[in-house]
Amino acid sequence: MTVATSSPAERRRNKIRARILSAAESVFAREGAEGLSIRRLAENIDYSPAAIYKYFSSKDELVDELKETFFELILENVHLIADRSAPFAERARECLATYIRVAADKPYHYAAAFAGESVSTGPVDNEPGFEESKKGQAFNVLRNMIAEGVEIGAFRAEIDPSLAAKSVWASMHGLAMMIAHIPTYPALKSGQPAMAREAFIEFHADQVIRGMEAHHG
Amino acid sequence: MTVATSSPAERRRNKIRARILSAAESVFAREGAEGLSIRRLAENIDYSPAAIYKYFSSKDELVDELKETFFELILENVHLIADRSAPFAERARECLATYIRVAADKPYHYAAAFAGESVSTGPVDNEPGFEESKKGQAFNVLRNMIAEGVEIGAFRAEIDPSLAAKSVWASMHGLAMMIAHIPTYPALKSGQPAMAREAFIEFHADQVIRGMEAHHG
DNA sequence: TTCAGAAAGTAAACACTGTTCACTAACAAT
DNA sequence: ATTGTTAGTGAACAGTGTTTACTTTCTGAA
Repeated sequence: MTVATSSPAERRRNKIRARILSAAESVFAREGAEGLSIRRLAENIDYSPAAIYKYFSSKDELVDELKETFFELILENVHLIADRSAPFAERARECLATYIRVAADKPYHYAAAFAGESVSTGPVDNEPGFEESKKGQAFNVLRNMIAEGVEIGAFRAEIDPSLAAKSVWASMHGLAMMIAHIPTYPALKSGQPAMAREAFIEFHADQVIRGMEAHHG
Repeated sequence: MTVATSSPAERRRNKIRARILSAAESVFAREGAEGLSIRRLAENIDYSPAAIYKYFSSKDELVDELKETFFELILENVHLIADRSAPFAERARECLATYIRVAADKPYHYAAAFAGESVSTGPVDNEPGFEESKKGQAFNVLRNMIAEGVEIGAFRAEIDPSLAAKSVWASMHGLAMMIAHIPTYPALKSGQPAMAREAFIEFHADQVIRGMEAHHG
């Protein structure tokens, strides 16, 4: 895909663009958007600050590209689970848990992906472009999974998959944000934080799915 | 409470402090932390920028005070519902919904209250000081409610109220953040956004509570 | 191969930001 | 009346994102 459409000059340009993004990524992952300054970035790659504006029209645009790439990563990981042939309940729970795990791994990326408002956040919901965006695709994976659950009778029949997907996403988003903003979350007593977090993620995902389950009795 | 402990000079000082906070509040509510600059604030109240530093040691400290006051507001509103003598299920659902409604009313406050990291966020979980903070008190209200639900058999017996409270809070936090960052959330089709939002809040709260419910039969 | 034009890169400046410092003016208490 | 604390200020420091005018470098066509 997109093969021959690259002159030598174009390829050189793309390489430099990638170099900027790569340098930006490593700073951003460690210190977030506030820690990433154009001047620092320029120094890192031995360019003048103004040079960066030949490749990105603004810092926001640059950061937006990092965010999009990050959401691509989330989507990939979730897809890996969603496409597995495992029991529905388990598959669903692991999809949600995976979403959190990737977010927890790059807290600054996750927080930034939702922090910006207006345009920088990217298309939302059924605005034009949402379906094509990585966020939109992630939403669809979730909605389809819920629809499947309703079909096979695991979830309550009256559940609207689109509506429920938003609710479920909000719930997972909440935990992801908590973890992103508070390094020690859920900060249980003083045991191994990593294990406590894993257990908590599983509990939370389980809880969210329980909210949709049908009770045939 | 705190009556006679005020000399004329002290009272004057407190009045000016309050004036600064009030001016800051109105800008912050409309434009958030980024829109609130010390210079703009100083101009609003006819002082030099440096003067503000005689009352607040930093912008963060000033904003922290706005956040704490905001969380006081959330707590008040939630308490109003929690102390009502209504059926448990309804009471629980309305507490959660109220949390969202107050957050939705002051999106910048809500987002900021969780956005800052390290010290500015305030005490978290069982760190010293958490119990006394407004956030800690809100958490306790939630945990007690869940404990009550377990006691009367509405919620599953194996539920740990402290753990579940964190999960429930995360779920509500997620929706609050979504609404705070995306003005049109949940952006259903193109109907009245306010009504769609109200319905969605109820659905979400209901969903979260269902996750804890016991199923006798 | 030459030459016009586009693109790459830069130094310097603009308009901001939070914050600090040295200083003056006012007021409180001895 | 004098001392010392406090309120308040203008100017500066060290940053920020961004723009402008300028030079250099490279590319594509005559």
